[in-house]
Amino acid sequence: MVFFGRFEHTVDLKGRVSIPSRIRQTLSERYDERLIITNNTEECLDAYPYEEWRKLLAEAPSSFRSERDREDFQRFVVGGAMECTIDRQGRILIPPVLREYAGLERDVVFVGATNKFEIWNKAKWEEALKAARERLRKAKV
Amino acid sequence: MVFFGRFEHTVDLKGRVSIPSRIRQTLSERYDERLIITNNTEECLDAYPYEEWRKLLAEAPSSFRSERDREDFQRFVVGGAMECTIDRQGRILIPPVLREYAGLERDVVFVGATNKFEIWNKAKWEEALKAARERLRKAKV
DNA sequence: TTGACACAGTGGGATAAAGTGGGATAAAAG
DNA sequence: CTTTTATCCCACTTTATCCCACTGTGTCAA
Repeated sequence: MVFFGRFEHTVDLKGRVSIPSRIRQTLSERYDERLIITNNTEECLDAYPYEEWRKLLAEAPSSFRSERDREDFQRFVVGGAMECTIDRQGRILIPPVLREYAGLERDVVFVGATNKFEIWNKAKWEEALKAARERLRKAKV
Repeated sequence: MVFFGRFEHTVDLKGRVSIPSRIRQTLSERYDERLIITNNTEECLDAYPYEEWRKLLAEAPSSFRSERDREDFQRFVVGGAMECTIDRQGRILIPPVLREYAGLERDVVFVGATNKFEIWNKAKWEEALKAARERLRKAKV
């Protein structure tokens, strides 16, 4: 397991946000400084170390079952992807289009997810977590 | 059986709590010092020795019946997981996001559960215990 | 019975690290 | 050429971590 854990941070007026230090540590130990950020279908953002992004691009085509799938992936995932660099304070500037897509205004949540991490608007995250919890509880019965 | 028993402790103003010495003993005899703490769907926390956590991650995928299951597990369990180190006083600092999720303010209960142990808000624990007792009694009829 | 000791749990100060805000400069866009 | 946006750097605040100390309980021997 690589990325895990949950961290609450805030986006400042310039659109910058600190990457949690645990995540930065993982990045510097196992990857290089390049970070690719793109849309996730759940109204949040996915952040991939460059190496994981490369793997995703290589493996994705095998799951396409139609030309439509391929096109959707191209437009939504590839088209949404931006490379972000981490500054000396450990922050990234989230590109306006992505910030807007995920509704990142002030309170955001970083969520580790193995080979990537997600960036959520806090309110949206809380809903998603609650929904996930309820589905998991029901599955126990 | 590895972890068992129930222990009542208190969280201090800095969010720290002592690990019961019986549990610490078990940890030092059978595992290493790494402890992974994460969300449990019952509004409490699960604490796994690293080795047990690793097994959980390896075995979980076999129970996924959909991409949704996998995502819920990722977000709820992996996304909630934090590695905590035990300090020289035998305490851990429970990360704020987890403390908040489980409502851990002052009185907490540690409950041994074989390959992991749970950490509960005391009031919630008492309710859960009562509910468990009633279900067990009904099951006899 | 009682005092010495060991150990578990708790509280709090000092220091280090992480996160945040804002001004100054550089680059890009209109 | 002006205005906006991005980048760099400094400074402040908050949080985490380390270390020391106090308290209560149980054990053992005098």
